[in-house]
Amino acid sequence: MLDMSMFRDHADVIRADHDRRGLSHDSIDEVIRLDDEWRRSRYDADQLRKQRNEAARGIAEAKKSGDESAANEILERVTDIGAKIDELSLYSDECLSKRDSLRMGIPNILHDDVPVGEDDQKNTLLSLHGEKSEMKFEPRNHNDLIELNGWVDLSRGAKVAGSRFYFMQGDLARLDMALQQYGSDFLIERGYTLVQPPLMMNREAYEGVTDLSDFETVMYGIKPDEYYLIATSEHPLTAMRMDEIIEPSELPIKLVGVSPCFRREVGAHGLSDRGIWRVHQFTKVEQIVICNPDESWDHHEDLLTNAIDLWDSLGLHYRVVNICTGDMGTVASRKYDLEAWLPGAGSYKEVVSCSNCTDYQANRLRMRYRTSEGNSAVHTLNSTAIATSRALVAIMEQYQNEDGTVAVPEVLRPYMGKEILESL
RNA sequence: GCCGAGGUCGCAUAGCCCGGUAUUGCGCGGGCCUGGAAAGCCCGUGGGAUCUUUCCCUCGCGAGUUCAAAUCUCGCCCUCGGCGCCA
Repeated sequence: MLDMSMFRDHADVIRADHDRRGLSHDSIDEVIRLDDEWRRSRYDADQLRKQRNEAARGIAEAKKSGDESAANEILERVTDIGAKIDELSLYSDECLSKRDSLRMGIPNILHDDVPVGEDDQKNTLLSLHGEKSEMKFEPRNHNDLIELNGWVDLSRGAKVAGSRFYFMQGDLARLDMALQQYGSDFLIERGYTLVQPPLMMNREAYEGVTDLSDFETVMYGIKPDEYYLIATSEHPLTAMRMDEIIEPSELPIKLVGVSPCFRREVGAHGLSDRGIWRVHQFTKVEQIVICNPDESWDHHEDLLTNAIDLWDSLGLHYRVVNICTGDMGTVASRKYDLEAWLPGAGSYKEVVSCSNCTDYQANRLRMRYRTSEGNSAVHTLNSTAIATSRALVAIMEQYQNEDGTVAVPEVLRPYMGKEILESL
């Protein structure tokens, strides 16, 4: 959520941002109008409250000195003031809540270097890492590999839960655990604190970290309790300091979260999504930074560097892209993706997403740090380290052999105790 | 789940019984003092509006009673202690 001062003093910046995104200015104008209306009615109500408080003080004074008639006289003058205040307050509260629910839907201001474009076709290539391995055979896609080796039981997953649920078993399940262990060790080594978050969050905390439309398309709601299963540990880890004022000496806060992630994936269909590429539940190792606003762009580069070093160490071929305006979403100001090469699919596909959300989440979460000029919003950043299901797909497709076996990446062998994954 | 005690400004604390301007300490920031510092002293330290001077809101959340609620009443949430259940 953008700070109100942006709308009052720099509305031109928001308008220019909407132009880059191809959005109309209607909701900006409406926020400004409602703000104006709120301030006006709020001021009027405050003046009435002032009268009421003065009268209340007068009554207290009169009663203290035993002058009942003076007290009654004041009382008579202000009998209907309460009703007037209620009426005005109701209106101003309405303006305020309309203003803010509209404001929640207005996206973050994009960084200047975000390329303009309608969809992911316009994302720009930043760098290439590793090399396409020479395969003297027709590479299988991961869906064929899991079937051939018996590592994933999709049909029984569908039976006991639903489509896109699965049982992962044998050496692939072990490799999943090895990736979690390796990924978190890698970041602990770099000064991140390992955190296991709650896997459900309440509505208020959740609204602080995500786009409202995600409640319909992404998150599972838990009834009868008003809980939501987390779609990523980014959400609880970022919301962790909600409603807090953080001492500057505590910054930057660097966390590595490991958790299952739950996603409804409403509207996602198609052949390209077979197997475990797009599923309702997977495990993810996530990096989080909460920092001073002056440092967030440096931390953004650091998060990307961590992801790059980690994926390089796995010996995988991938590319880094700069996400364009149309592919950006509401919360991030700038986002890099890592896209791994999938020989079986013959394409690069998203495995890591690295975002600087600037003060957008912090404003919603009322998450501030102390400065000599008062309290001001921190910046929040997040980046995938390893989403295990997708890393597994990349490993299976890039490390596959002609006979359908799959080699274990060098750095994971100590965790696995073997060089080749065994089939079931 | 049951019983009991609690939730007050960054932290700690007073006020609640008996309704009438949110107390004090610590921490932090600024100033005075000093060759410099410590100590000491003074001011500031939740959010918002504003005609720049003042005002309004804020005592876990919500509703009610009242001219007036941190204070009284009701409901809910959370924390701590005890009991029960339990990996």
